[in-house]
Amino acid sequence: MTTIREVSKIAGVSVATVSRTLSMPDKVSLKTQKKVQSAIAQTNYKPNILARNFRTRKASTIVVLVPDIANPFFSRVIRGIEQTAQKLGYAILLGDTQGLREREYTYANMVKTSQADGIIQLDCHMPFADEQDAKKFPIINVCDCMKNSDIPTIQLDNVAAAKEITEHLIQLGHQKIGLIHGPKDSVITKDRIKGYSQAIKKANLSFDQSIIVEGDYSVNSGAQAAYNLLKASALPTAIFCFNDEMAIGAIHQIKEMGFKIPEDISVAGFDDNSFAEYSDPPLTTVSQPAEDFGSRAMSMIYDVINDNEIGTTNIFLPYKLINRKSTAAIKKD
Amino acid sequence: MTTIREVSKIAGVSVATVSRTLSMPDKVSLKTQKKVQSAIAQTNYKPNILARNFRTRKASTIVVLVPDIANPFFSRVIRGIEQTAQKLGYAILLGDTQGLREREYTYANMVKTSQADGIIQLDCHMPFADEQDAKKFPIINVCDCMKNSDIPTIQLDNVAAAKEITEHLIQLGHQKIGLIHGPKDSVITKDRIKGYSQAIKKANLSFDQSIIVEGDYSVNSGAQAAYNLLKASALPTAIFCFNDEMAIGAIHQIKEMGFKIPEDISVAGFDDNSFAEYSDPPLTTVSQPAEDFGSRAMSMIYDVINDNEIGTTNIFLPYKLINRKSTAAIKKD
DNA sequence: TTGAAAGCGCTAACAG
DNA sequence: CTGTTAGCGCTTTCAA
Repeated sequence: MTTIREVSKIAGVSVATVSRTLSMPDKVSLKTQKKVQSAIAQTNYKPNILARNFRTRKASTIVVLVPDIANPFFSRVIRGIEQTAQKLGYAILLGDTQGLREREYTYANMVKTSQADGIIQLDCHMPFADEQDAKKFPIINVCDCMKNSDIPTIQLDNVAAAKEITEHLIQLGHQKIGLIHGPKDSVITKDRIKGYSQAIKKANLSFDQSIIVEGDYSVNSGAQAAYNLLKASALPTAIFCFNDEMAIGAIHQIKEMGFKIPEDISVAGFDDNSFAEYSDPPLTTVSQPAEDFGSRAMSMIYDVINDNEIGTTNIFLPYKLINRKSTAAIKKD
Repeated sequence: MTTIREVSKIAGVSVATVSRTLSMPDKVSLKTQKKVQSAIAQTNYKPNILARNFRTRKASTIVVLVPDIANPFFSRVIRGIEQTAQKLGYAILLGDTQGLREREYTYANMVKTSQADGIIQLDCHMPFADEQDAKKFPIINVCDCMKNSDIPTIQLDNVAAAKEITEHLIQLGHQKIGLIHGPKDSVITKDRIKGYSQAIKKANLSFDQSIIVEGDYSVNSGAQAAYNLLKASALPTAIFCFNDEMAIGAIHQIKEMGFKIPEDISVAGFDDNSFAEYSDPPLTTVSQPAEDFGSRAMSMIYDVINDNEIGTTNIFLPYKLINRKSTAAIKKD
């Protein structure tokens, strides 16, 4: 492997000049630059970035902690992160944690060992065993965000969004609105349930725990949850699912059990994934700017890293209710 | 930041001993180990991995080149890569290339600059401008693989799989089988078209270019392609789509235009994604072991890196035809 | 089993 | 504008 030293010898300059030609060419005379460039071309020299990173104490790398890379919503967020990272000269270390704390710690450790400059956490956990570490290392929280932490945050107003979609259902005349929610310990889940409750309460409807079931965001779990919901005694006339995957699973199961959508049961989702529009019937849902989440998160961690200002910033990104055919006014009996 | 030097002073040993305690404890007496461990705990020392990697000339990092991270099939492959990487002590640098050569080169450059030890390429391009580089740097090709290259490969027998699904359609009595294929320059596309042709030819059916259209693997493009197919004069009685996303888009569009599936038109997909089973009707498709692809690819690149044996190995993973309700025997008129 | 010392390839004062 | 030089924090001979 060619090193900077060999290039310097061939070019007849010092290593410092080669280094400068590479990172601050404006401080090197054009004539010298040419000599260096020629030596570089001649030797096919590639700077050892590992050495550079070590020397400059910057890994130029960000760890992204994602609960499940196979979830299309998260993939889109990551795509946004990656695009902005590339523009800013950062690389992305992917940490698929599967929601396991242990793996979060392992990956978060990379920032302690200088392998990464910062962390973007897509889940609502503190990825450090020691909470104090969150103040020492650049970290930002996006999508499913912790409450009451000082970590900068980019998120949706999930309470408001869930409230709005529930109200949409209530306006259509639904009084028994079932819920297929996500994992109970997620802040997103809690917030959306809160928004749902607020709408229910505001409309003087009763909050019925028996038509609220849990899923895991998979299509599969949506179908299973719908089955449980429809087997029970108190049949809902509408079901709000916390993502489109579960909604599509639910729709399948509901039709399977002989109900019509939206005539018998309305179904709403969340995310507006690429299938929502093509589901049968097309899915009423809430769209979120997934790529923007990622892009903003990356910009923010960049600022945190480079200004060392680990402040508390909370950004809310807009959502939009997408009204399609899977929800309709309740049937008059 | 604490360094190895400070730890060594506190423990009253040399830096070499601290280093050994960390990476080859069996070469250090238990008594000394205890002293060192205590000093480490006391100072909250974290070794600078950047320095270690630099010194040992190993980044312990693999670049993964993926055309589109938001494609669930690729996400699954990446999940497989990541899981095995973690077991082997490697981290994953994510390179979402969007199919752009330029971005492939940028990321592939990381292996030239010692930032990564190897490359896993999910697309059928050589990510180096200079073909010779493929012999110099560890690289393996998975999923959509180049032909006639010496790069080790893990793939599906796409010719056979496409042939099998086409024959399934032919056995059901279909004689005019449309195709919604992927991007033309992809080897996967070429192979599947080849398998399709083989089946067509074998059954003495005519190969009709007018019922073969291109999509880009998105749900959207599937719907658009189906529209074009059904607007044309020669209506196919079956359509084979090169992934499930396009199949689901096509199904939507076909129903929209008043045809029944599978009564009027049969539709088959590829991948067996998580929606296939819940589509209406449930999708006949080909399942592939996505996570296995990733896992095997990671194991293979590990071997290549550590043995320096950059040989030509080609592995084929099994597929399986999943027969659901979107395909059926052709209607007798 | 341990320590001393060299040095990985690069950047960044500092001096000229 | 350019060169000299001193390390960054770690691993790894080599010798004890």
